[in-house]
Amino acid sequence: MARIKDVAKEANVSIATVSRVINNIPLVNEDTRLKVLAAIEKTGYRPNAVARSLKLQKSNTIGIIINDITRPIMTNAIRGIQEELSKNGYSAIISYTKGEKNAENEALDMFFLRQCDGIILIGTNIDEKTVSVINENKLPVISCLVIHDDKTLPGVGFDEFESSRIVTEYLIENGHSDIGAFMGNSPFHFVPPRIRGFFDVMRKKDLRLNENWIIRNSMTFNGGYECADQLLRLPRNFLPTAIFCFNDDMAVGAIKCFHEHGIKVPDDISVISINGSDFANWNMISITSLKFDSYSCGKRCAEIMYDMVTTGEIPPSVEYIPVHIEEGSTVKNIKK
Amino acid sequence: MARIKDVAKEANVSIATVSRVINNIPLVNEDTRLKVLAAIEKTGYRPNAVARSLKLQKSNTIGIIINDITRPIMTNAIRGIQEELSKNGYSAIISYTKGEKNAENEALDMFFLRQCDGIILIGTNIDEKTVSVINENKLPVISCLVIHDDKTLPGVGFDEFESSRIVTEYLIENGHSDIGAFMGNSPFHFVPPRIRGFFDVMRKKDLRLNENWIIRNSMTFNGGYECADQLLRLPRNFLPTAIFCFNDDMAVGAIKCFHEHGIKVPDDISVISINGSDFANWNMISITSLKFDSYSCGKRCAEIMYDMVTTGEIPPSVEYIPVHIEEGSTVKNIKK
DNA sequence: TTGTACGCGTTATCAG
DNA sequence: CTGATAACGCGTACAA
Repeated sequence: MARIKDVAKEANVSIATVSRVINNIPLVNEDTRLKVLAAIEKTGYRPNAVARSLKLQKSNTIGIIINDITRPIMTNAIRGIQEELSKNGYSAIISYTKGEKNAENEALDMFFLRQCDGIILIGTNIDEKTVSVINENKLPVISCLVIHDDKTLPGVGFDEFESSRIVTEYLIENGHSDIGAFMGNSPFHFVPPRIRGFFDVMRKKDLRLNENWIIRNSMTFNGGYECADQLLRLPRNFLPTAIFCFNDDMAVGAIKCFHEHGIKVPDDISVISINGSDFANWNMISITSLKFDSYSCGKRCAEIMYDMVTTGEIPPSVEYIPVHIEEGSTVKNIKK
Repeated sequence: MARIKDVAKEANVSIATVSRVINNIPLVNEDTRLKVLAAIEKTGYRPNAVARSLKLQKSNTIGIIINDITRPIMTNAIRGIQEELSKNGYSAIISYTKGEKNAENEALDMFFLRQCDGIILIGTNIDEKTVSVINENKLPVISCLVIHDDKTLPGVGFDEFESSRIVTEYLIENGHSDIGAFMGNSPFHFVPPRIRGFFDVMRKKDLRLNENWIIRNSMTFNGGYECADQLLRLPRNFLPTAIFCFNDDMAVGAIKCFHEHGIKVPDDISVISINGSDFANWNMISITSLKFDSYSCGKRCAEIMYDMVTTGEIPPSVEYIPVHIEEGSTVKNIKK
């Protein structure tokens, strides 16, 4: 690989001049500029990013911590981040941590060693200690998709509480009053506000909260399946008319279980979910769900991160992205 | 951030000694070793990976090019790669290229600038020119998931031809002889061998190939849906008894279309697919499909890459990972 | 066993 | 406008 020195020799100038040409510093004669350009072309020279990083104390690299890389919502966010970063000449170093503290710390350590200029957390559940570690190293951080409840961390995501309210109200608008919920039991930041949102609407509308209809389990396909299974132990005439699932996976699992028990969705029971990724539609029936654009969310995160690393300023707290209900065929209007 | 120099001063030794301690070079007195260790502890020193990279001409970084980051099969591979790499102190720089030549070239360029030690292509369709560019830069490359047909590139994947044969034979074993195929029309390396595998078995078993049953479309949910839609323009008594879909997405789309037209799977028509990711089961009915472990595939790729970067040797061509048919409930045994 | 000093490839400061 | 030259932080001959 040709070095700057080789170019200088080729062009009969000093390395300083070559450097000026490369970095578009205007104080250089047009003739010599062209000469240098030709030499660069001839030698096939490409500046060494590592050396540049060392000198500039800046790696143009952003560390990404993600704990579940397999969900479409996450990967779309990564996609948005990476595309936006690369526009500005930044690269993404990715680390999959499964939410394990240990792996998280190793990842952070690695990011510091590699002189990352900032850190993006995707859908992660990082605690205050970890955040303070990052802050000690004076690195900008931003959380993508998950907004920390205390808003202590800058982030781009959606308003969990409000979204949960929207979903619940949507069911009510469709004539439902006997509403159950399959809630996540994971210790994620976003679970509590979703729970509060649901309860908030139910109480304000004076609707009965039946504790048999509120079931917690893991936010997975199997979790949803088990919730439905548990619900179906109730006598058939004691079932709710609609179920609010905390995510797609649960909804799909629940629907499968209902189907196996001969309960028809949405004729016998309606189902709605949050987080509608594309595969909410990749089903024999499309799931009605609250959707948002996680690609844009990632993109916006990367934009803010770019601002942070270039200006050195921390933006004020939190940004919300819009959400909307995308109607599938799993919610029946039972208004008479 | 403390530098090696600070540690040296703190421990009253030279930076050379500190360096030796850090790198576990044995020629150092135990006493001074402890002294240095204490100084490292006290100063909170962490070696600067950028400076080290510059000096050693080695970044401990692997570039990953992926063109579709949203499919579970891909993300599981990434997961395997990243976990394995980080075991050996390597990091993954990821670049999402959508299969666009332009983006690919930019990504490669970036990898060279950043002095990546190797490049892993995930499910990508890179051509010979691109490979030769990589080879010029003397970087080890390996292809993950997709084996190049001419085996010109080292890779870990599965035998497309053989897999396609297995799927077709499975249908035949289940009594099917009127078999259709929804094939991908994408210009991917893996499409032709799958086509050949299907034809190979059909011919050897002397089964009729009905051109109305062989439909090509994009390998997506919509593609599968459209294939089924097209098939259903045939009179009902001219339909095949089974369909071989080239991937899950197509299968799910096809099943949805069949369902909407009142055609029951598997009673009226059987469906099988290749590439069974988990969400083949996240459906009201589980799809019978040929599965393989893309996580291990990624992991194995990373292992080989590690060997390549440490030994400098290129391994002999291609490794196959095992595949198996995972039975769901979309194939009916119609043997009498 | 330890220390000195050079170089990895850049950028930036200062003279000229 | 251009050219030496000193950093950036580290590893390693070579010398002691």
